[in-house]
Amino acid sequence: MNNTTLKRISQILEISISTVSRALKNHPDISDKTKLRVIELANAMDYEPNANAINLRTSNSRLFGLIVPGISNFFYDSFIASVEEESRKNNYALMVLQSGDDPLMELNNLKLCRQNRVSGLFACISTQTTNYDPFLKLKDMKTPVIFFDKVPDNNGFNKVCVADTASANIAAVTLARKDKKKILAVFGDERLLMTRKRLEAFKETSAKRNPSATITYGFARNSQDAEGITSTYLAQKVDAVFCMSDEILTGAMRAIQKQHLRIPDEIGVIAISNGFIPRLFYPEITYVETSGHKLGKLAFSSMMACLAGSTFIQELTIESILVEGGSL
Amino acid sequence: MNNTTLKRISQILEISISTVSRALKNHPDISDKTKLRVIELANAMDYEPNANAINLRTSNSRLFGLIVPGISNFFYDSFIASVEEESRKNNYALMVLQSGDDPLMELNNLKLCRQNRVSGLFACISTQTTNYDPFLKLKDMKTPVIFFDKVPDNNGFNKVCVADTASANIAAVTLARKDKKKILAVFGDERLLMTRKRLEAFKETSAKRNPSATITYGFARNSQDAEGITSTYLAQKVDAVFCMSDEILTGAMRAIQKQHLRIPDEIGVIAISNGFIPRLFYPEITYVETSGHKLGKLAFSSMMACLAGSTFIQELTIESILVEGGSL
DNA sequence: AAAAATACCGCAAACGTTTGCGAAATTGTT
DNA sequence: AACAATTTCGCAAACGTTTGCGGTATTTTT
Repeated sequence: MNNTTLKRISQILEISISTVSRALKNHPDISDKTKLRVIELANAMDYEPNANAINLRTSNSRLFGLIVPGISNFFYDSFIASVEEESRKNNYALMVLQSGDDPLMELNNLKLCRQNRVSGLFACISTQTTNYDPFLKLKDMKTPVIFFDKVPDNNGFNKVCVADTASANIAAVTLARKDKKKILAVFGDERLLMTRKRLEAFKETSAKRNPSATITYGFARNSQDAEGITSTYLAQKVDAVFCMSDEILTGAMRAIQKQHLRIPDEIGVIAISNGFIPRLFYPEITYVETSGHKLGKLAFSSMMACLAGSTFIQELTIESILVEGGSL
Repeated sequence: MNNTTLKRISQILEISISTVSRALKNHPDISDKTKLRVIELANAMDYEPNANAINLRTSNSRLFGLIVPGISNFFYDSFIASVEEESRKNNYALMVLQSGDDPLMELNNLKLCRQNRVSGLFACISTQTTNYDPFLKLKDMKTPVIFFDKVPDNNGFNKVCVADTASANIAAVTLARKDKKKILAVFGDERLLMTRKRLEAFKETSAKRNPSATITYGFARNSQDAEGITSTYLAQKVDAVFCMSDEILTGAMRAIQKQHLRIPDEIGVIAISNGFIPRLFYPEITYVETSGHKLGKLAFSSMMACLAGSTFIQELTIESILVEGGSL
């Protein structure tokens, strides 16, 4: 522990603690002469204010909590990176907690956040979370909670999401535009609101804009699943495959490569992705961008708005854009 | 902020603060009857101890700091995930800070760690860090510092690393075993100790075990660089390409796919990697494993040893194993 | 030169805990 | 019934800050 405190400095300089405190904060009550003496000694003694004492006294931790299923993830890592960067720029620290997609762990993490009196919480709920009371408790304590990506169904929460509907629409429209008629569409876990939204939009838009197409739907809980599903349906002469997420895409690509299908001649590929995986291949995979980075910035600004006193509950989304690779 | 405190509970129950405190800690001095009353009320009032007050009083923050160039990274994300998991299991929280590979930001982050009185620090230094005094200050304050991945040259620090020498050796030996004679070896930033170690080992072992091979060396500062370098040298009929890291590998793979070279028939590929990227392709890329996950666990146990009082300075490495894909 | 204004600084309480020590109440021992 | 031992609890200080308020010096005003 750092042993130099205000008290120590005050004793050496034979002045009061309050004077030292004020001198270091450039308070007008203190003369330039003493300010100088204090600052000099403080530097020499490597003084660092004790954040815990400050937080206790001011009840402002300048610490954000962030709960996420897992850090090591195509999307979340860049989201976290973005939030961390913004936090740091605004003099906040970030406490990152993983739930492992386990509601119990999520509860534990929430408790930790409360104990640390976080100034705000960024939360991505687990697949099976249904009870939002613990989150409400935080809100009752005037601690803003910004949900991101995987968010509660109900209203009354601040949420930031990728535009599920819009991005699925774009994908469907693009497939229609490229005249794909036999499509395999692979989605994620159906329990997720995100999945249901993307599925519904994709279906609806395809029906409208690509009525003559026959679409096969698959649901995968992970990358392996996706590979299996893709392998199976690839046999029956598919035009193109749509992947709802990066995780799905990795599985689908493995299947495609295994069967030595040439992209885009023999099969087209389109995904919803943050762009990292698509660029790993040649031709690059065409994707509808969902940037974790952008989402992070949005979440952060939403947090700042809340902290500034806005009680307006909003559900924000980032716009989706099509990034054309050569895979369609 | 959570408004229920020990004082509040004590007032309602008309007992002293100390009794409440002890009751909640199951202290033997307190009767079962009062314990019950206290615990019940505490639960009803959603009491959560104020971590700041506890830290202040006990000067033990149960918070680790982690400084890393960037979270969004092939390797670091899994390292962080691993450290976070272990920390949580041991009732520590983790404060994650990005330096952006900028020494100045690194300093700022260090300051934050000191202000928050972290119980320990995991640090991956920036490429250009040469002054380790700020880290020494932490050590002087009896705060353990565990360097990981990118570590200082000098001795006297606790370090955990992937086995640079061993992994490069394995790669070189494997290339020899597969009888590759015209090799392109792409490395990263030469300023990094890691790069120099891998380079040296690769050179030396290749000379011994594969003396008849001609090896071209390339140095890339990023993925794009790697793609460029690979493209250039691919023209002159190369047997195989060795990639020092995942970042290099992604660039190299783009070049290879662009030129429509078939792996492994027309070109062999081997990399040092944590395994995620290699498995994205088919055939899967053969790689020498450097697991961020394992390294995280090692770093954590090293931290725990330090906290338990071990003053023994050690430089640990995780073993390297060859994971054969079909790319050689 | 007295009064008023200003510059500079210290006192003390408060934030929410933990913990050594002592005290009162209860029980057990002869 | 007197004493000792035990159970159960409260007092108060401490951790390192911040901050309202009041108090001396010093300077300015009249």
